[in-house]
Amino acid sequence: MIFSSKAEYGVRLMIELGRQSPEQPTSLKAIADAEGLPLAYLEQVVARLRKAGLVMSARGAHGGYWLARPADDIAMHEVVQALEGAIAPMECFVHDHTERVLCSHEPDAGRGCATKLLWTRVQAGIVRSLQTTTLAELVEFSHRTNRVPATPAGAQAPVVSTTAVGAQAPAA
Amino acid sequence: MIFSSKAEYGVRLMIELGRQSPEQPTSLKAIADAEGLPLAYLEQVVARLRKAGLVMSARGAHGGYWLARPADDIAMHEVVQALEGAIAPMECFVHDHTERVLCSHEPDAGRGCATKLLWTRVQAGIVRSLQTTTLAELVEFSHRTNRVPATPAGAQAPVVSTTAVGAQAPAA
DNA sequence: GACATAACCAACCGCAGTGGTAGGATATGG
DNA sequence: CCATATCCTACCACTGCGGTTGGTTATGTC
Repeated sequence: MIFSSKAEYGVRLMIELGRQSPEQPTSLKAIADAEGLPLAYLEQVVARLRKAGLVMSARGAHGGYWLARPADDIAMHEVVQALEGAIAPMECFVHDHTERVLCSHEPDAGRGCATKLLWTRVQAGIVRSLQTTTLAELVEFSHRTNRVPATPAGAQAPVVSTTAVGAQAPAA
Repeated sequence: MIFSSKAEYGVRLMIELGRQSPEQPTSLKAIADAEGLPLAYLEQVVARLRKAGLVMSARGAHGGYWLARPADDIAMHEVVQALEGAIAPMECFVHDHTERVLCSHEPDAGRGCATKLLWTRVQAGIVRSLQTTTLAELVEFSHRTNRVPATPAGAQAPVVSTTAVGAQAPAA
């Protein structure tokens, strides 16, 4: 797995906040109830978003959270990074020195180590996809799809899921 | 961390095999010594590559491993998938049904869930970067950067990368 | 001022996966 | 027969993840 549930919960939380008007704060409990997530755990998640300056908060009765900036000014890269830390495909990307034999990568950005060239490309692919998606986009998407369709949505689209990427090698 | 050390070790192993001539098999021990990796653990790693049909093997004395196909015909996506399993940004991508409350994603390829839209894009970014990189590219890269001066004249290099491999075999 | 609400904070804990070891069984060349 | 080397299974210490517990502060309302 690439991202932990912190990212899933945190992104959902941000989308929820994006759906609300920024005038009045939304309590965590409301979000936890709406999404069916454990409140106490959400507290830890939202703490990361707050420390990253992505949401603001008000304590006390009728307190809660709201977006620090308009949703179309928030790239998902910021959100995911606040929740998961820096995007590192491989161990040596986070401690790129002082590491044991696992990694002989030199801190020269891909030169000198063929595997680091690969991981650098992977990282770039991830970051680009996260940079080019804004929170507003996801909020707008959730508006379209969350309205209960009275019309019978054509259940099976011709474009089938891409979730199974290729064939699974490890069989029996 | 996105990828575990299995991926790092496995990719290095594949690069090593790509550097060798495919006529004669290379023993795991030679690779383990060259890269400074635990032999017993490498066995588990290479087993995955073998089961995926990426390398072939010969048992017994003078046995070893070699690439099943030419290096320019092996996309790194195949290698990484054999080592790490399917690329799944989020839990629900691997068990996209029968899952608990964590994920309310419906199996409809991104429709109905804004977060899944995001994860699908991330997955696509990763897969694209892995698909467009071939093993031959990494092998060629390692040739350029790992080129050890054939003349031992100025052989005073203090800490030459531990990835200095094949050139270190005049003893045989 | 009491009280409910709700953000904030710091431990703690079970569980599963990672990284690696141990010890062998099997096949092959000399 | 023996050294080499693949192949296979079980085992284990450690870490991080997902989550809970139990508070403390701060703030609106009655």
